[in-house]
Amino acid sequence: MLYMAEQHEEVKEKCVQSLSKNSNKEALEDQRAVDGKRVGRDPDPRSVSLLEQKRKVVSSSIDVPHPRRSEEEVDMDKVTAAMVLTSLSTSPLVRSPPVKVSESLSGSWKDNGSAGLFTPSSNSSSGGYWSWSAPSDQSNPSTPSPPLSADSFKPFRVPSVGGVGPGPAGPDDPSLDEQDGSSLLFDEPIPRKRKNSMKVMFKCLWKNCGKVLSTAAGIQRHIRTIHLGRNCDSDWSDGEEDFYYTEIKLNTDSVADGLSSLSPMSPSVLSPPPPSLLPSASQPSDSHRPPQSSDSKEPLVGGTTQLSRSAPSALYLIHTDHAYQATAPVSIPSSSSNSASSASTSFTPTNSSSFSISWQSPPVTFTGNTHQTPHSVTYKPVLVSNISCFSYFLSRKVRGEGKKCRKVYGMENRDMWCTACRWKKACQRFTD
DNA sequence: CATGCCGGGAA
DNA sequence: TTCCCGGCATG
Repeated sequence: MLYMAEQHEEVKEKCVQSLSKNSNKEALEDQRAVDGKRVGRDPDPRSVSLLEQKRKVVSSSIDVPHPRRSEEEVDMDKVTAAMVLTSLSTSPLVRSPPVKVSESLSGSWKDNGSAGLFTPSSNSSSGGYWSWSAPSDQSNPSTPSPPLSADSFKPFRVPSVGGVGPGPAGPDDPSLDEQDGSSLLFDEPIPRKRKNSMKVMFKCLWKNCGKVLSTAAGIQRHIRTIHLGRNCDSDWSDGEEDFYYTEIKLNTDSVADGLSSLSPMSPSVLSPPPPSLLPSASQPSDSHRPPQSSDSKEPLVGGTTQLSRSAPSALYLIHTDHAYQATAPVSIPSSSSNSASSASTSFTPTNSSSFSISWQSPPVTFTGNTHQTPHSVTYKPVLVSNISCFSYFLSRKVRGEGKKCRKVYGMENRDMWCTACRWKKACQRFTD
């Protein structure tokens, strides 16, 4: 803890950065920002508020709204989902993290790790690697199990990374640890690993329809049947559909980013909340990807249950932004609570209550002054989003209550002050 | 405005 | 290192 104070400044920065990244959109800008930051960073915590606001406004680089959805679409989605999964499994390097496809795939990603693609730099704390690569907790890659939650989270958070962190985290608090590690990465920003993280999707350009599908065929079919009113059963196409959809490239990173930001870090404890976001991770292969697109909206608002399901892998559910805002709180991980549950798919609505509890409690624990008022949903995400932030707030010295030399002895007796006080440093004599 | 201190900088 | 101080944050 003490050292935290010392490094609190760093943490501060980190927080700011991470905060700034909470939005998907920003995720895109992330790298840029990061780069910029490396040169000149924004030390000012005050910016947080701005960032926060900004973040709210932002998001939705891609909308995936679609009111309607036919059964057919559903099927299609299934297919799509399958494809997506396939692709994911194929390129573990990029996807595995965020998606954490499944344990089954664990092998693949594991290999990855072993491959040492991202061997952490020797730099101790600052290892310029992605934490997600898991050097840290995956140190025992051999055992994917524990990680389950941890893993999932990791990948996600990676992107959010932003700062440099004080490496040391209380041994007792792994979450912090992880976080720090990841945060340090700075140097090897996301790009490195994710270069291939682009995912191609097809978005329907039809007015008021933002449907996004992962396959051209799918989108064409969608257009044909939904918009052109053609008989769906026939695959026949005159190619006209081509005019109504566009190919879009999604940066899975960004998505992950957004998610990551949400998902706090406690690896060990993803618990319920994550479900909403990470569920995909926790829920192995079967999570339905496709649906997500359509479901997307619902989740946003609230159905935790729904959320957990749809949100899963929604790689392109970018506007999960809002979603997570709401859910994020849940994700607060720190609490150990039901982390275990993450593994299972079951997040019944009933649990929702438990959720909130779990996530809330943590904050409560720490927040000295942070108000964990239920209504201030917006805050939570923020706080939660980055543990370091927590730590920051926690560690942040808020003017020692106790009187310090200056006050005790007064300016006139300055010579009686402890040296620290004389030097305008933290008082050593009357420590709080 | 008074305090407490961080981040820098000069000696 | 030691000693100071600008300047920010907080109350």
